[in-house]
Amino acid sequence: MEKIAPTAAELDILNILWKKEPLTVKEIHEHICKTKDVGYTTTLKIMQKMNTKGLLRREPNGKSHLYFSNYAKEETRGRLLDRFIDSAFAGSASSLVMQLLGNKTTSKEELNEIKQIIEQMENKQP
Amino acid sequence: MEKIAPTAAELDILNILWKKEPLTVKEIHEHICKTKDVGYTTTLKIMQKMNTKGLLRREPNGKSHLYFSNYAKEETRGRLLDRFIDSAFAGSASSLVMQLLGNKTTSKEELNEIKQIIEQMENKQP
DNA sequence: AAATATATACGACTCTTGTCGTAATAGCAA
DNA sequence: TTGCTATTACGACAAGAGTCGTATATATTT
Repeated sequence: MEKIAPTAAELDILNILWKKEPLTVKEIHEHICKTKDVGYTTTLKIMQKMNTKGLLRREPNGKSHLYFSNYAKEETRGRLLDRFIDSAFAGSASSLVMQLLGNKTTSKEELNEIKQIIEQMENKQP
Repeated sequence: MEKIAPTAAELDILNILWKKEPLTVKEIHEHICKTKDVGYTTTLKIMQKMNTKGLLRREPNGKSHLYFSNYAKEETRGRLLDRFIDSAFAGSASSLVMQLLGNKTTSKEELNEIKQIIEQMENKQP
């Protein structure tokens, strides 16, 4: 199979695309440069590479292109998460959760959401 | 402050060191090459760079060196986790947990451990 | 049709990571 | 002391990521 391990810059683009698809390079770049000072051709080039790699596909649209993500958000994130747990948490998912719950930078809102998710799971299979 | 964002190869070394400290390059390398086919000088070089970067420190020990990790496991993992959530999960820790709980590759043992962790937290602050 | 603006294509360059070969050094053994 | 071996030090290299400048092509406007 494939590897599907997008880099940080590629994930910036994918996260935008997963919210609203398809988008042009221009539209993506307008999002990106809100938080990051980067040139238009940089975004373009990365998206072209992602297309070549198979991370994205595209369709002509007038004088520009519309880009679509080629892999579902869950699939990609799942794979990244596996890899991350292996390398950063020596393969222990529960260590990651402990870290997350003890992490001062995780907001209370996030913690509450997480608890709710767990409770829902408990209720589904008691 | 510092960045402290070890790479994959650096984390392989840190994960070994965090279990038992200090260790020599030789000892680390013996662990590493159980799972990865890599030359001795590669491990050495990475550890030397980590020392220069400040990720590790070392002490002379006979004709070799003893290496110590310079940052606590939790601190490093916390920082990596923050960064990972930002880039791979668009900043949403709860999305990560959902992904983790729905992930087919997460073992039942891990899932049970995670549930127990949650339950313990619930009991501490009801 | 020509000029202008917009988008893409392409190539180049820097930095970092991971890799290793080879050289130098230091301790031990004969 | 001389030679052997283990360890470190150093330099080099390929691959990939991210960056951008400039050239080409395409569409729109005048």
